[in-house]
Parts: sequence; structure tokens; C-alpha cells
Amino acid sequence: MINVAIVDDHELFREGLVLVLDQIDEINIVKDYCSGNEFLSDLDNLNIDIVLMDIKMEGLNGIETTQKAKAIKPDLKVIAVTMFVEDSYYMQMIQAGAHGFVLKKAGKYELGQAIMEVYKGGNYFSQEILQKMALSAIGGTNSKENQLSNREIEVLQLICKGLSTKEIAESLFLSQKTVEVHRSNILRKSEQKNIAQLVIWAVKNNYTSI
Amino acid sequence: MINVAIVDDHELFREGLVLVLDQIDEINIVKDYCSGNEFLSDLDNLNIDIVLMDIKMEGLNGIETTQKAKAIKPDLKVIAVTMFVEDSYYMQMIQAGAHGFVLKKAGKYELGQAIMEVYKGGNYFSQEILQKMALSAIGGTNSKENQLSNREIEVLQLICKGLSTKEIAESLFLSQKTVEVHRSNILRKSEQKNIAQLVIWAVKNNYTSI
DNA sequence: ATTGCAATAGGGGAAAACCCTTAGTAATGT
DNA sequence: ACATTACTAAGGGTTTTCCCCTATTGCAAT
Repeated sequence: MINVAIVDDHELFREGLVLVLDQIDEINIVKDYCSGNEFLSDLDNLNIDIVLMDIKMEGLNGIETTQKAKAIKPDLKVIAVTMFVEDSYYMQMIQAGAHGFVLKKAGKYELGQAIMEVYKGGNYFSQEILQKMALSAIGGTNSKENQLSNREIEVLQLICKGLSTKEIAESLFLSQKTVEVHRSNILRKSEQKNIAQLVIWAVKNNYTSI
Repeated sequence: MINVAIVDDHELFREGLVLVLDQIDEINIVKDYCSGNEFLSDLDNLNIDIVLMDIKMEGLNGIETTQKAKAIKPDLKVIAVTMFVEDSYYMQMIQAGAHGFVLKKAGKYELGQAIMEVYKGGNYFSQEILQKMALSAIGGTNSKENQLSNREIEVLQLICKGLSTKEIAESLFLSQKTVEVHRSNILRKSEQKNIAQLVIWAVKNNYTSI
């Protein structure tokens, strides 16, 4: 019996997921949570093998929740359940310690397969994710060089809220020039050519929520 | 017994929804579809009271699917099931003939309630939607004045793809000045102050998909 | 018929974004 | 100790966005 917990802030999806997985004999849904914080505060008393984790969530997101959960229970296995497939996005989640990655448009058989595979000590990644990984391996446009720094992420989030360079500078107590540098480093690293593309990219890569 | 169909391209969510609703005695899930086209081509042979319709879908979206479905079966009742709450978005769906509007973060009880209400001939709108409607009624910032024209929608979609004014002008065979006029009319009507905010607004209002 | 609006397009100008260079400081890792 | 990197900031420049203004054409509604 595989003991599984679910963390997802979309109630309808979460309720459905519980029922879907209850149909699989080998899987036992222990509990489901609507937020990362709720899950973390329960983690000590929780006897689970695997947690299915949504990435985009209000409050603590899936990446942060995974990092904190792994700090408490290093053996916990995390499968990310997500809407989009984008670069730094899944890389962050893998770095945080996720063993699997399933898209929400996948079916129950695929999710079941992912849970089995991860339970046995393996990894599972959706076809779409594997393609992305393969492409970034070929292009070499991945990993560290293109990772945003903390400050850059902060600036990116303000850009996505619609703040101008001047406003960002004021709100972070920086000079406009510094913010300009961050902006252009963000554009370079994300390989986007303007703010419109950057905002879409940021949403897809989970730097901001909509 | 209320006969219900589901149209949603996220398989896991759809499968979950089927199981959630099967728990409610009064509801019978007749069939579920992963696309608008699939649903429409089956509609003639389908004996259902209500269809739960996702708005954001690959191919035919929920609004288009609803319009076409109502043309075939005017008595069909549609409940939109969606992620976001934004202005023109739900207005379009209501104009297309939807009787209800439920957020994906709602729970099964709320969804059940919505189905019952719409089946009895009423309407059901999530609290969040009602708030939006009330606000736009007070502010008067709704309806026609702020509705984007076809050309504006076309320009908006190109903006969201990251094209500059110059590139948009070239691709639509217009002068840059004309595109500039469209841009600022779009910003004025959407009440957003720059491209970053506009892109987020466009995604929320279903003018573009991410 | 006239009013209204969408769509077209121009002039002109202020502000913001974008791109290049250089450069110092502080923290981190080998 | 030394290299690397994040963060800071400036000078100086081009391009783009954004905001006024005016103006014509053509379609549609009353």
C-alpha cells in the first residue's frame, strides 16, 4: 500500500484527484491539503510515502513547500502536478527534490504509473517534460547561467505587477540604473525580447501568479 | 435525475469531476469530452440537461462551444467552470448563453448547488463573480464603452505574442501610427497602464492563451 | 440624412525601455 | 589567497512606448 497526500489549492481538482486515486488498489490517500503551510504543519504526524504537489498555489508555492518538506523529511518523495511545461520551472522543482512531474492534462493511468515508479525508487516525467529537457540539453540553454538571482526574481515580480523601472527603484530603494541592469539581465537570461514576452514567460515559469 | 455532460481538456480534472459528481445521487454523468468539437459532434445524440464547460481549451474554447451548442439545442443549460474571474470574460460567456459560473477552486458542494439551481431553471454564480458584477455595475466601467473592437483584439493578441508596434504594423499591413492608436485605445479601455499589466489582463480575460 | 463609431494615418513630444560600456563592494567557494 | 558572482551604480546612446492633437473614410443605425 502506497500512502499518498495531496497538496493543491483548487478544491474541485483536489477532491476529484482523491476519488481518482482511491480507485487504484495499491494507493491509499491519507489526507489532502489546500495549502503548503497546512501540509507542512501536519507533516510531523504524517505517515506518507509520496506527496502530489501543485506548483502554483496562493501563499507558499509548490517549490518552496517541497524545499521545506524535504528539510523536515528528506526521504519524502514529491511528484509535481502542474499545468505548464517551462524551463526553469521544472528545474527548480527538481532541484527542490521532486522525483516526478505530471501534467494536469495527463490521465489517471499516467498519474498511477508515476506514483508506482516513484514509490519503487525511480523517477517519472511526462513526455512533454522529457522533450523540454532533451531540447535544453541539446541547446545548452539551461542550468546555471540562465538562472535568475533572488534580486532578479524580486524585480521580475514587480515588473509583472506593472511597475515601471522608476517605481521599482523607489520601492526597492535602488537607483533606476540598477533596476535597468536587472531588467536587461532578466531579459537576457529568460531569452525573451520584451516585457510582453517576459510577463508570459514569468507566468509560465511560476515567477508570478495570475 | 439530472443528466450532465462535461467538457474539459484537462483529463485529470475531468476524470476527478466525473467521480465527484457521481457521488451526488441526483446527478447522472452521461459522458465527458476533452474538446468542444468532440462535444458538438455528439450533441445530436446526447440526452442531457446541463453541460459543465471549461472556458480555456485548446481548439474551440468554451465560449465558442457554448454559442454553437445553443444554436443546435437552445434549451441546453451551460455552467462555465473556470480558473479566473475577469470582466469581459464572464460577460462573453453569459452572452453566449451560460446559466452558471463556478470557479475551479470551488468545492463539490458549491458545484452541486449550482447544478441543482440551474436545473430548476435558475442561475448560479460564484460569490467572486457576483462581486465583480456588482463592482462593474457601481463603477459603470462595463459593457459597451470598454469593449474591444475586433481590430483591437487582433492587435492585443499580437502584443501578447511580444511583437513591437513596428512588427504589428508590418504584419497587419498598417502604419505604425494606426497601431499606436489601437494600442492606446486598448490600454484606455482595459484600464491598464502599461504592457506588463495589459498582458496579465489579456490572459485573465481570455484574449490570449498561455 | 445625420449622427456615431471603427479604422485609418499623420505631427510632435515626453517618458520609458533597451543596450552598451565601465567599475566598486561584498560574499562565497576552491 | 584568489576567482567568481551578485549587487550596486553611472555615462551615454538608440529605440519604443505612450500621450497629446487633428483629420479622412466608410459603415451602420435611427
